Amino acid sequence: MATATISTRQNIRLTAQRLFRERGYSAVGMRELAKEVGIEAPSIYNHYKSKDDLLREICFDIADQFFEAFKAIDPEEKAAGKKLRSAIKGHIHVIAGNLEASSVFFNEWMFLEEPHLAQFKKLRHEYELKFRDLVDKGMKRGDFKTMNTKLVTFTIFSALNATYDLYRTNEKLTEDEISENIANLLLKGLKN
Amino acid sequence: MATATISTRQNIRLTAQRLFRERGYSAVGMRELAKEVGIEAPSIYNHYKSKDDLLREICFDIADQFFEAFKAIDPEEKAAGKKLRSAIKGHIHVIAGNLEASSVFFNEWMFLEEPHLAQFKKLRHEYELKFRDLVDKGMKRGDFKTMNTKLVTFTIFSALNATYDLYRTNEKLTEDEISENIANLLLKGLKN
DNA sequence: TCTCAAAACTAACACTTGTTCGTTTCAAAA
DNA sequence: TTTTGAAACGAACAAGTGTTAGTTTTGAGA
Repeated sequence: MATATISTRQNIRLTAQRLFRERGYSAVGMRELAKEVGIEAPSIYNHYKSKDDLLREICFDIADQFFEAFKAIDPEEKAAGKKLRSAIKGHIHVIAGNLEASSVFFNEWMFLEEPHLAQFKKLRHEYELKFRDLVDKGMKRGDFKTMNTKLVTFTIFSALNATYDLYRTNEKLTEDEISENIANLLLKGLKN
Repeated sequence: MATATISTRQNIRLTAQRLFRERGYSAVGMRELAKEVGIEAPSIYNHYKSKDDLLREICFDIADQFFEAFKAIDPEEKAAGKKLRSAIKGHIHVIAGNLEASSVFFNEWMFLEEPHLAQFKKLRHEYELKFRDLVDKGMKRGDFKTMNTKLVTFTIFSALNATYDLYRTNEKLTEDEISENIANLLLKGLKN
């Protein structure tokens, strides 16, 4: 029986993710976080430089995962529909595997302090451009109907990024069910 | 020239909407809010009972507007597509007319205190059911393809509710452009 | 001009915020 | 058994939290 002993650092991280998601970054105090972990507030500083440092680790870890998922898309695939479907599935897969952290990523990033805030926005924009490029190429190839690219990409992200709180209320849905349904709906909407 | 003189109460409300949206409810202090209005913090309490009271007014005002918009849908219309399109347009219209307040509605409602928090959730659920019913009827009529109703409704809301920050980055888009595009995309995706 | 209520003010309370300091505890390496 | 560095601790700081009490200012109606 492999009893996974969790380090205090991991414990802090996981608890922070949960609390930040449940109550919001600025509403969660270091004392409350510490209490939930089972230590005193100052002890947290043996593992993290600051509250912001904690938020930063959470947000940038998720950012990395999104980029990694995108890299896994087959570069040989030409059909825009299949390519976008793959990107959508990868994106949702990251969310599904990090429900709490991704919720923090989406809703609490604004509390990042400079210079990390600017860095975060840049990464986010880069990632959005990758999707927009997929949509754009699909339209130029004639696979997708020609529409306002920015607006379409925005709508796709809106649908994908909200999936994290789909698990909370609808536990019965599996990741595949969710991503299949959403991908089908969006791709059919895009089709030429 | 009708120089619209704004009451202090309105001023507080509008400033609160802006600050709550920009920085988050719990990160905005009463002193900061007061300063932005041009008064001292205790003076706010001549107009609002508490910070929560302010949030409550903002959130429930938007809730009312969503319900009002829904009422305006032609009850004689039978085609599910047209009906849903009308609901989508009404929903987006409320957001477009209340960019800051609706952002607070979507992102800060969790800070409402009981019993208003429970009341808010109830209203929100009722409203979601109205949309879900539209989707459901459309499927049963054969206008829409049969899919997981909850999931589909959720996806629609995700797309609609994110429009508030579409204006921030893409000022050139008009409300009609936005709602037409999103409605077209979603309705085509739903079609049988 | 006087009145009176609405709305502004200053001062303060009780508590919480993130964080630092200096010390003690602890567990593994020597 | 001694050493050593990591990690825990209690106490404290300076600043900020929402809010109340009591007082003064303000401006419209009588």
